[in-house]
Amino acid sequence: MVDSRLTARQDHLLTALREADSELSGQDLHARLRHSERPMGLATVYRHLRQLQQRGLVRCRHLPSGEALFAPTERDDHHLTCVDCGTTRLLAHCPVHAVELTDQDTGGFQALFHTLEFFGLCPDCQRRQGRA
Amino acid sequence: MVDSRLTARQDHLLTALREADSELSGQDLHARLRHSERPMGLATVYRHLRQLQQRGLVRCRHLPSGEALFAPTERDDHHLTCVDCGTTRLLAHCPVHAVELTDQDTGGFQALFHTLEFFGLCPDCQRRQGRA
DNA sequence: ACCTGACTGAGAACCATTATCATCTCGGTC
DNA sequence: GACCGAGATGATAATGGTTCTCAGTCAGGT
Repeated sequence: MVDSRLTARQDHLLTALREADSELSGQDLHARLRHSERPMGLATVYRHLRQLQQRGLVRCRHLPSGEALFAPTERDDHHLTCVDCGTTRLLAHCPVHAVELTDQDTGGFQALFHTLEFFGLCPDCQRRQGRA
Repeated sequence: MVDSRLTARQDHLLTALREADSELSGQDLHARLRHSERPMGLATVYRHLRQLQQRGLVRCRHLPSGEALFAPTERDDHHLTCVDCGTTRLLAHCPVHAVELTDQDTGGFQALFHTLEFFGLCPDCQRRQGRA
């Protein structure tokens, strides 16, 4: 195992993410920290996000638009995303009570986190397509 | 509902995807069709991939590298991906027997497909980090 | 003070994806 | 058969999030 302590900057970033009411993109985080007592360059934000992810402290998911959204792993949220307009809706409760991998599945991998995402068409886009 | 028939080109694309032994990126598909009897421009590949996705015929997932991989939805595969090197490993069997959403969850969305992905550290990267 | 190694960030580079727009295709119509 | 219009197509440019580069900074040890 690598050194398990976080640097001050990493901790700062993780705290910002935990205090946010929702997932944030790398750009969001950069903008948020921009005016804090200790700004953080974009490159550093992404560097630390990856390191936090490798420690299993942060998870990320990708929107259809391509941007990545980050959240602390202890927050076990799942989403339903529209494949047309990209709207995402937070599910009220996790549809899988416990997701576990067998040793045979992991095959030596050290499992850190998972993402479960649903995709569909939102009411607006269904209507719009029905019209077209 | 929109017209449920596929155009010849869309069908061509979907067939290529179904015949592939694994997921393919947009670039992969373009390269594959490049030398077929009927090449398809990159723009058209992406256009049709999105349309197929909106019909629920194709699903896509994003690698940490940012590239999107496409697969037919009837293939119900899940993966374990290394957050460091990006290696992905196909799980032998689905760890969730049935994933269902309640009406309350969907809230008017027309659910099309889902993705369940696991992330961790592969044996090689664990070793490499231990050394570093 | 000096050295070393890790950390940082501005800006450039990268690259998958998307937008543009002129061209092509193919019905239906006269 | 010529014509027309709507949709489909693809070469190319543009976009934009993410990563890379590299010179500057900092901290700790000597």
